[in-house]
Amino acid sequence: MSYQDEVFAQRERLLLDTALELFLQRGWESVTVAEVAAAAGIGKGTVYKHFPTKDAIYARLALEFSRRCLARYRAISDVGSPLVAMRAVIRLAFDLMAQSPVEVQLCLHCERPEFLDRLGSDIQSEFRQLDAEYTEMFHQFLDAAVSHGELKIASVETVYWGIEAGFQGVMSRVAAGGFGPRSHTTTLPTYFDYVADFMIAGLVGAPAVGSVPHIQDEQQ
Amino acid sequence: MSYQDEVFAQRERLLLDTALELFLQRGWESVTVAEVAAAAGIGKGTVYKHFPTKDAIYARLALEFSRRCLARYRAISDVGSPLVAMRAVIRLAFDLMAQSPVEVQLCLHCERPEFLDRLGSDIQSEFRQLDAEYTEMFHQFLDAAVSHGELKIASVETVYWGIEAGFQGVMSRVAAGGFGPRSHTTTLPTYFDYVADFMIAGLVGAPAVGSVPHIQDEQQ
DNA sequence: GTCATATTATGACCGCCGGTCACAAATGGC
DNA sequence: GCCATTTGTGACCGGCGGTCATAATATGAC
Repeated sequence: MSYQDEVFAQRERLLLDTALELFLQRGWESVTVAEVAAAAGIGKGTVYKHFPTKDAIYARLALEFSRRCLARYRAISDVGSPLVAMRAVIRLAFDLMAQSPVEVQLCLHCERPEFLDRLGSDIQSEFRQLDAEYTEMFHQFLDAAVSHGELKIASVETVYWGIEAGFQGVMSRVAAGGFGPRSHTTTLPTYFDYVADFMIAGLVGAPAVGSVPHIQDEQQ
Repeated sequence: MSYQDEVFAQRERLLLDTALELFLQRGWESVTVAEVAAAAGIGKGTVYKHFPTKDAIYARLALEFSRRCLARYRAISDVGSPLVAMRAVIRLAFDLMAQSPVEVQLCLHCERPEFLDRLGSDIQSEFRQLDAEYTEMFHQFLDAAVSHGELKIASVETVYWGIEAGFQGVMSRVAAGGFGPRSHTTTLPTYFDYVADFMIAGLVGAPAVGSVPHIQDEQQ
């Protein structure tokens, strides 16, 4: 029984690796379950003994990537002062994304609520859990930076979402395949530095709230 | 001939409106071409006289939304100083997104290069054109802010991408249906204000480059 | 008004894909 | 070695996007 489980687990890994390999070669959208099964030397029906749905394969790969990244962040999150460490984590995140654009695409695909709703509640809670860990990590950074005197902001919440938005924005850009048809005046690494700097600048300059008067939007 | 063209154009509008209506009711993913045709009281084959592909319908709706937004931005872009106007535009953008999350989802869907590649080159260039107009608008804002003395930055390019990332990030969040399962400590409008303020703070505090030392990433 | 011709609309049809399931193959206890 | 049970399989299904021969309709000469 234990041996059988071993074989089963190995086959699951093989399936995931094969799927990711095919996603890299052709776009992940156009790869079919039958192709993955054939490439792994496995019958199509067997795939469904491991994953209830094709979407579940996407979800597993996205979760694994996201967790792998999180581990990397934690490994370096005690470097220097909170703000320095936070910038290092952000910058590392961008580099990791650039190395695996396909997985970033999968993550964005899996984040969508219509996608999540179709998944089993167990996988849903895995996503929620990971999301909570990310949220907590950045909140800890920000709290530490405040108590360290690096940041002088009224509330961490006012800047957290700016960070999150910048993060998501870079994910979108990487997933979209860099700069596409745009002017190639900028390379990906310098783009990363620009955005990372911008995020830090947004933190440091945060009390700017109110320094620029707000125009109230008067649409219907 | 002119009358026939009129009828044809009206039917196209009807198709687009009906499609969007269905996308709102059920998710846009699960709506089929046959359903749209039936809801519009039109044969399925006729749909393909107007649009070569289902994706082309997505593209048209995304383009229309994007253009409609751009017109709104331009209508208010001369309010106050460059930075004030820019914040107003950003804030209006967020509000418009919140009003039409489905269209934001479509925009994100259509931005993906694998999607664009499948489209006709004419529609591709429409997307490129719009993208260029957005880029130009924000560059003009930034240039004006610099020459107005509101911003003291070495190069507009160093902050542009930070703005763009924040923008994309909010699009992702709105498309993802607000805050989903997260703590509802924040409402959408205050979230918008947080991010808009953060972006302005990132601009104002921009010379912060170098103020926080960078940690070089030493992965493989 | 009528009929021949050109144009436009249609839904039966095709290929393909995700997912199922009756059956085949393999495993393991005796 | 034999049977019971578990595990693997690919033919099959429903439904989708997209096509096309044909039906329906508009056009225009007389």
